[in-house]
Amino acid sequence: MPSRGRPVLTDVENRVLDAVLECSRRWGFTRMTIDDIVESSGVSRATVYRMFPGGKDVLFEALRVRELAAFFSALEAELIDAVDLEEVLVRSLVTATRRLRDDEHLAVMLASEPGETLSDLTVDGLPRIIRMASETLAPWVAPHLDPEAARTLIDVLVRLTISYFLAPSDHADLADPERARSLLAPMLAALGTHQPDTHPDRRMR
Amino acid sequence: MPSRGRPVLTDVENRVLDAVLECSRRWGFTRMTIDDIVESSGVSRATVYRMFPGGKDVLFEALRVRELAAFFSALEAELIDAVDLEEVLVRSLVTATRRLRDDEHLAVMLASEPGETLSDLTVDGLPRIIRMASETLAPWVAPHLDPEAARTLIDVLVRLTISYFLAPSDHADLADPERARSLLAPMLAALGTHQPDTHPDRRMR
DNA sequence: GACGGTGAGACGGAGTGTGTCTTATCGTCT
DNA sequence: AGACGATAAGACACACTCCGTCTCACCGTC
Repeated sequence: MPSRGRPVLTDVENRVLDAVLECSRRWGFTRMTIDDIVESSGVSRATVYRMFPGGKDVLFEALRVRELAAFFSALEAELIDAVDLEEVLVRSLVTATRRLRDDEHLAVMLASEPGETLSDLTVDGLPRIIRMASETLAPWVAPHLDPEAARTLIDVLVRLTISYFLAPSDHADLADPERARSLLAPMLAALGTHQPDTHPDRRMR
Repeated sequence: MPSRGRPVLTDVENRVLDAVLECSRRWGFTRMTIDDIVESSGVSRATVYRMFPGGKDVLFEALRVRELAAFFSALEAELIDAVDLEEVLVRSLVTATRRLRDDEHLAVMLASEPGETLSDLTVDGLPRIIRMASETLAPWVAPHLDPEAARTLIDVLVRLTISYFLAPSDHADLADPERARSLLAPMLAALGTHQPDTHPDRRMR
């Protein structure tokens, strides 16, 4: 399920965004300057503005889009041999949670610019995250749920994943497949999905 | 062996330097501003300038002095029950190496401002480090070595400690007492020191 | 040889940080 | 109560940085 009509970035554009990544890791978004990106990328100032007219905001936005695409692309890769709905969702929760926790850049941004970063995860940027999650998971969920139910479920799961990432709880570590499963079970039951429980000992690798 | 006439900092001065520490950790030295320090310390701009006239450079310099003093004070605390010269030096090497490795602020500074930081560790700031090391260790070494030999030895050891910290080697992890000891042994032997002899085989001439 | 993409860097204007200064406030000492 | 020292708050002018645009030169491709 590749390319969804998303713009493919050129090598130079990727070099620029790599520089944005590095500079924002190093200086934070506020302190990062265009000249930092110019120097770090080796791309000229003129080119940066030609490719991303609008300055820092546009650059950072482009980086977010790229990282988000990479995030869900990696997530989808974990689903290839998921056998049923529950398995698809468990793996999604676990993979997403682990990737969020391992995301060094996100950690730095949360530390240095908590307001902006939290807003992007929980307010302004949330709709896009949910949309991308829906697009990514739709094909995997479609065989088991009607589109409306799927959207509703994914919406809930994205919100929970982010919330548990930001504020972990002893009661539900979503990086643990068993805990994720037990969080999901009642939801799936409530949806009235009846999955034949053919894999009593299934677990993630 | 406490206070060596070092200026004692007031509470407010310490609060300011704490803020410098925090801000330089967060923004790096270049990106840190006086206003950041003002906000982070809760001390007014006027007071900051009154206490540390000269701006960022002076503030950072004062922080370095404080941290250096704390470093050697902590080092000295490890020496209280060291029984002989070798023990004093091994503990010094081990403690210094470990503290350097655990120093989060130093790590951040090395990452974000390598040029300045390296210069402070290896060029501009090195004489001061060596001087403080000499002052700290002098009383502990004096019973075993004449002052000139002590200074020479400490000079070498400081340089080696810093070098191995900056560029670790498989051949000599100075955080490991045994490795530190084996690095020291030939040096002490060459000095012809006369220790209460716990190691009868280390003597050359 | 024309063309698209890029690097290098100049430029004015906007914005930010600096260092000083003044004034008001607070707590302490007499 | 009054005097004093220390500090907060913030205005101010100056300098510097950063921004966004622009021009020009260069290079590879068609």
